Amino acid sequence: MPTGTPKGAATLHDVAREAGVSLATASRSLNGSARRVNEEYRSRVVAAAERLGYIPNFSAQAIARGMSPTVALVVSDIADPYFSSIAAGVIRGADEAGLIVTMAVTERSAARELGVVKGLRGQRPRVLILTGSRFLDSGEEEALARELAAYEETGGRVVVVSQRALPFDTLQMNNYDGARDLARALAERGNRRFAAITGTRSLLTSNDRLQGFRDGLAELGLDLPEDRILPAEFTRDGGYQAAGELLERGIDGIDVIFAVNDVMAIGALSRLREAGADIPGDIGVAGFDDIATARDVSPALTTVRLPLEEVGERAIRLALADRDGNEPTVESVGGEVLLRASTR
Amino acid sequence: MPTGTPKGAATLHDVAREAGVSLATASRSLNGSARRVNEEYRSRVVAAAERLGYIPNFSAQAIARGMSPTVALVVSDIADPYFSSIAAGVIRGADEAGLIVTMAVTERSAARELGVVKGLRGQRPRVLILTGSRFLDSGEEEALARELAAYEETGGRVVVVSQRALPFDTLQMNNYDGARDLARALAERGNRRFAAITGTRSLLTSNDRLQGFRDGLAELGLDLPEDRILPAEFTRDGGYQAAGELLERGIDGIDVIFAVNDVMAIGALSRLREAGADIPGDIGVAGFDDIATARDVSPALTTVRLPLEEVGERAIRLALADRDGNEPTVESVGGEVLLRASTR
DNA sequence: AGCTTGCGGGGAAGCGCTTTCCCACTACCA
DNA sequence: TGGTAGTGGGAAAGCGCTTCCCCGCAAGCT
Repeated sequence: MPTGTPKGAATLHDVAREAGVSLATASRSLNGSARRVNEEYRSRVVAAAERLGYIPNFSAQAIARGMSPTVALVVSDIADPYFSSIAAGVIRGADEAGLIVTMAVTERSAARELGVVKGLRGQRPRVLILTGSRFLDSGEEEALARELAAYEETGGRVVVVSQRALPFDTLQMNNYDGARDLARALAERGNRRFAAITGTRSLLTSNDRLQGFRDGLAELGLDLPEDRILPAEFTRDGGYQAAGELLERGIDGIDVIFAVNDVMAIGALSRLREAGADIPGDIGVAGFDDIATARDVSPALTTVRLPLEEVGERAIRLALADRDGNEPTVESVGGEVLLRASTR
Repeated sequence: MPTGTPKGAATLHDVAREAGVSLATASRSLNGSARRVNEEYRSRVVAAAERLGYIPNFSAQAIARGMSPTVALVVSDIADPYFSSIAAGVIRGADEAGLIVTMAVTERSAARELGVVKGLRGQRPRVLILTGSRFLDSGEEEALARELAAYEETGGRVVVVSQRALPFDTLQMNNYDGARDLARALAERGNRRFAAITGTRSLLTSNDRLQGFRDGLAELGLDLPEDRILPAEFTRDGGYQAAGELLERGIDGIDVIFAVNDVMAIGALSRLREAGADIPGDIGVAGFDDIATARDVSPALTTVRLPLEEVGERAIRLALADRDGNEPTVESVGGEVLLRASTR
């Protein structure tokens, strides 16, 4: 870079001057436009841009075009493999569509989620993707719905990944059916007595999975008694603790513990192992999601596979599709039972 | 929202009109300014903003202020727990500083990394954080350095997390020392014969860790022969495969396999277990990083703990600190050996 | 009373782009 | 040869903000 170069990046203006053309022509040459530009001019502009190291200012483009090329992704916790896998898919999909992704974290709090969405709106993203579990109706949930509606009103697209709980395009994880299938598979293998580790009662994902599991058992005449259901935090440590509680109460009467997600299941597994339990000999453990490490713990975790990364990509595709009609479209994401060594 | 409301979000202009003040006053009332505003006006503006659901347009602010309130984070693979933990820290730190984070993925390719950085520059982020392992000098690495220099020239700050390999502020993971300490700890416990699973030869992180490990052994008169070093992909599957190779060659003469990162170690662990090996009875496994699941595999993984989330926060802090002098500042991040059940 | 300060509102000039609109020019047709 | 259509360059009007600068006014001083 020549000495004395003024601070600040080269602007389109600089490029135009350098190339000896107008701003309009420079803009048209560099940043795709409907209008064609004489090849001679075009190459002069491109050369000038190259020479000056010109990089278009996205903010300026965003403001001039009235919409910024970004997708905002809201996750509960990016360090949780469930979300990081979805995020990987979202980023890949966004990349293919030429979009930038910005991320925000809710720490599983409905209040924070609302705040985060409000904040994100300042970016005027083209797409807003919500991935956390939805909550049972709360004040925040309603406020969120209003916020999102206002956002769509101004041209944005929202996609909810998890449950059909908000009136927007959604990728509905088939939590109920997956858990039901899992329960039946487990029962068919001869397991009879179950316990469950769930999230707090206000988490829809947790509720759906638990309900599916119980119904699956009920269909085969089996029961998951209320006092065998332990609510805990929706994290690895939550699972760990809940398993501890279970251990205190005694696990002799239990064949399999169903944790409503894999990270909890893995936490529980660790706790049980610490207590010297043989798995699945003394007691089995099953989870839900099939996060990457589910196969690497030992014994490998029985779970319900969700194509998380693919879900992320689909979310982008769904957001970018034209909407047909006024009804939000709901796509279902199927789960597949994976019986592994952590259960008999 | 009243019917007939024009499409598009409320602008500051609308707010000003609604409040019966000038644009300047509205701006000053809502978005922190040095100038004070009469309380009477201020509250009128705030009320009007509230009424209209006004949300400032970040792009417009960015362009008017000449800098956007964002930090760009470059990771190799967000689904990898190493990166997602760092990302969690970065997001937290950014959040505290009122910054938005946008993310891009390199898929561990130097070429893609260069492209990604170029693309990110369009956002004019305040901070650019590079987290992947650096590469041995390659054309891309030089081009990247130039790109980053140009970026700082225009007022941005770059922070490199990993190795002191580029002339910018960096958070230097103490890979060499950590691996050296690990080797010594392992040797002191009576392990004598080692093998290593590394990344490709061009990855600095991998090289440093390997070198540290070998030197640690050498200090105690032990050796890690060249033919016991298996380069593989820097992923779980890479570790899995490499362990397979090792298995084919026979593992009888090996006490411990050192994988240069935890995900590889966990892959290796899985492969060994599949082969029916007793760990650490037949052979031990050690990793590096202490990702969250390292303690949940069984046997729990011996490793070197890196405070990943904290590193993410520190990266932000470092970027936001005034630079003292012209020299890039280099902070060192220590590792702590964690001897767990996967080694004797 | 006359003067200087300081405070704070508002007009307007940007920030870096895109896009509309005007216009000159060429090509084609009858 | 006159007229029309089509092509493509450039001037300029925004996009939604921030901030400089001017100015009126009240307070403080001598």
